Amino acid sequence: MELSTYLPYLVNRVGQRFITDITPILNEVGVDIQSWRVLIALYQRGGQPVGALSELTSINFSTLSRLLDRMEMKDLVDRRRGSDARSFTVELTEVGRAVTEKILPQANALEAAVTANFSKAELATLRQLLAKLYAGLDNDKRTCDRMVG
Amino acid sequence: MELSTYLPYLVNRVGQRFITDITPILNEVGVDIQSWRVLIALYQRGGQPVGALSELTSINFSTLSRLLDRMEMKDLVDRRRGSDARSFTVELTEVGRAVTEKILPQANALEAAVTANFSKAELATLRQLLAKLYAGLDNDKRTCDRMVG
DNA sequence: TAAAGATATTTGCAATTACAAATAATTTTA
DNA sequence: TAAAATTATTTGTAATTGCAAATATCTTTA
Repeated sequence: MELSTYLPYLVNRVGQRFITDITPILNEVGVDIQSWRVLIALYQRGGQPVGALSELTSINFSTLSRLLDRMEMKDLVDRRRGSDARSFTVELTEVGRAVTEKILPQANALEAAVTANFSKAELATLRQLLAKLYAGLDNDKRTCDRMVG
Repeated sequence: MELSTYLPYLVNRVGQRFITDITPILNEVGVDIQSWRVLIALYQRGGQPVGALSELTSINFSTLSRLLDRMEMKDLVDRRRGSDARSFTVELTEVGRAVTEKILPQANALEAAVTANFSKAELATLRQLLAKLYAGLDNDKRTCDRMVG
């Protein structure tokens, strides 16, 4: 195994760099990276129960619960009881939507800059392969669960 | 912008899943994900000053400094002064090497399982595109630095 | 060659994080 | 239909995190 071809290494490095690059943009409006993940997820997919939002953002359950407390205090989101009274539906507030729409063009510009020397085909391939990789991880997870359970 | 095609989203999701999947393997030998990053980096690249190791693992400087304290207490690594007395060279101990070699086959098996339905060509393409993406982020970073500085 | 400036790393501190246990509400089972 | 099992979320707690300031060592400059 060579470090520079090890997929978790390659992915982590790119992921961390995305964070480093977007952070100053987020700081300008007083938002952190985790909150940003929640904001785009809700903006794109609409109100979600906490569990679904955790899945969607890859943020740990209890971490998310407390993150939502903070976001609620800043009036970025609100929680309202769902039809099933165990679950809450988390939604963007007006403020949350406005903040998201303020960040979004800059985030898009960043992605455009980063992928400037990618062809359309390359970009499509990259996205497709990342999705396939995720699916493979999913299979693997199920395999593990079967072995344990 | 659609969430499921947003690169930071795709990358973060895969990265988090890698962490989730390797964690139980690491727990068996009492190692956490950040320590594992340090272990493979040192195993593959040999002794490094803290700064270079931070770059190599994408772990924040001060976080790494304290992580190394803990790893040193567990006798996984040691720090010795470099030729330049400001810097320390961090190296694997015998124990560190042994632990790494214990984890490595399982990590390899995991990667093999995850990429089972990738062709050789697809894998090569994925690695190459991730490297190219990182390079793009690098360019972008330099652009930002220029704008600020 | 002493002072000023750079470089490498550590530490103070306040905040975030994740595991596991607790709470709250619903569904199943006997 | 009451007890047991399941599902959704929160909270206790101890540990990790990252920013900014501090320390410690070199390097340059006047």
